[in-house]
Amino acid sequence: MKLRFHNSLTRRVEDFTPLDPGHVRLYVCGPTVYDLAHLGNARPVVVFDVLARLLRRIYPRITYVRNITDVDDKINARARETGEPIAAITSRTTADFHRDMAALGCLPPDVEPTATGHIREMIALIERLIARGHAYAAEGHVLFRVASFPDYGKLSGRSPDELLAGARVEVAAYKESPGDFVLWKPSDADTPGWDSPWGRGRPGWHIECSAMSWRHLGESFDIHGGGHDLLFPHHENEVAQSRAAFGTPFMAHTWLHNGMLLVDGEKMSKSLGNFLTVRDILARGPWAGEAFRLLLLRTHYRAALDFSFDALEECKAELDGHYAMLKRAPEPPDRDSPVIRQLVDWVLAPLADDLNTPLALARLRDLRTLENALTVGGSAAVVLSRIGLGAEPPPGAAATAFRKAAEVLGIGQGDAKGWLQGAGRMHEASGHATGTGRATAAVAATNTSIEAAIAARLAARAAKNWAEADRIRDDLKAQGVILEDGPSGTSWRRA
RNA sequence: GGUCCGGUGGCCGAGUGGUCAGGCAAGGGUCUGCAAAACCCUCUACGGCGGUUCAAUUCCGCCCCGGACCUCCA
Repeated sequence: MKLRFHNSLTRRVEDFTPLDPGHVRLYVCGPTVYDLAHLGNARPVVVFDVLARLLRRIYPRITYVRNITDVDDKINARARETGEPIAAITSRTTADFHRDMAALGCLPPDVEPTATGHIREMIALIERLIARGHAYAAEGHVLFRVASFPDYGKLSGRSPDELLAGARVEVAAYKESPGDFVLWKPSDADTPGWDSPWGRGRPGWHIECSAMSWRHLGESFDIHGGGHDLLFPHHENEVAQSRAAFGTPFMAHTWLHNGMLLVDGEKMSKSLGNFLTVRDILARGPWAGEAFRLLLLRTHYRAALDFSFDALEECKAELDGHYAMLKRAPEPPDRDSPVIRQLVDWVLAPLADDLNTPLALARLRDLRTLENALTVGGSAAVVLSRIGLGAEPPPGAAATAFRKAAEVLGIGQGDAKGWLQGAGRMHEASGHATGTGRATAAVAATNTSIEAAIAARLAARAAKNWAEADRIRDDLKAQGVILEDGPSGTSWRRA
């Protein structure tokens, strides 16, 4: 499987060739831990989780590094506002982040370095930059000398002149040039600081990623990912720091940037205050994490994505349909047959083309249609021709392929019956106003009371007492429980 | 103002120089005691104006609209 990616550095889609075919190295900018993750923060985590899963499938070894930024002026500000100790804020927020991302089906990265754990590497890097003439100390600060690095602006497609013209902040007097950015800054007694050759201080924002990627991936590596809003200045500055320090032709070979998540057409961001947290989504019910993951993946990662709760509900309904198919599909005669492998490859092929998750998801739906046609009845001809299969696979084969392919996307891996009958839903949903009525409905009916009602309805049906049978079904429906009569009896699921 | 990315049917969303995306919604049908589910059918779009071409939604130019970035940001 040959991968292609849109490389921000060249602004083109390129074939991906690992620097070391035996070991692919990936770095993604992680969160600054001062507050709960919002929906926009979740997008790169999910997108690059899929990328990491895909890479793992193809290459013998990958190292996925995603940092935790636990020293930052926003954290300091939060501590001053609330009085909570900094260490408490960062450790709690990190734990919250881990739980939220796990709820979205994201696997942990291979290495999750913290900025505070890499102060020594940052200082070493800064000393190296000073020694090479790429940085200078002034009034307790150390600044990167942008003029010393001719390629500055190459990643973000800007010329240094434009950047100066566009600078809209006050220029500090100690800067040689307005575009120079901080590598190290002094800390007062009330601010976290570390001893350094330039006095007690703390790192600037960009240096940590250069230090941590260097430590864990080397001077140059394969892929660097992050939100598109990090392209400038964060990634531009990372490149300048790393390349100037090591004299390398590139920092990361391929730069991937995900598009922004919007709400009402505007970027969701903490500074705008228009954000929903991942917690807000998860509070909708145990289905919400996976539904939100699907929502993120059904838009191509580089495009803007306008979030809405209607779209979230639509994703929930889609997953209901997937799990319903998985629930009724039989075991195939051979779980690793050539046709199953062919179906899996067919679904995943679009991912090789710049991570085209929407097309892969469409093909997953085709697998569902195919399985339904073979197990429930219907014509598989249209889907078979789309896939390029000459003969019908045995029942269960498409469902098995569905599970295997969906694993790379991180969806459809749950227990089908558990999903449909909402195991754990009451507990998860209680205490939250969901606005959908689902939580209340779930509280009203327990699994045993549902089974009892179904038995009563079955008796009524046997006696051809349709009025009573329908009354029971309507009663359950009012409680959010939907009955489905089939050849093998009556099954139920929660709406 | 500068740089960049987009505009696809009621909605979401792939893709392509000429034959199908797909989903949701809607309408019709098969099945069913009635439903639900599943399956079948219907709904044929590519912002505007030029250009290239036998042929443009797809390539080129201009314009309009939306979004991102321009030293807080995923």
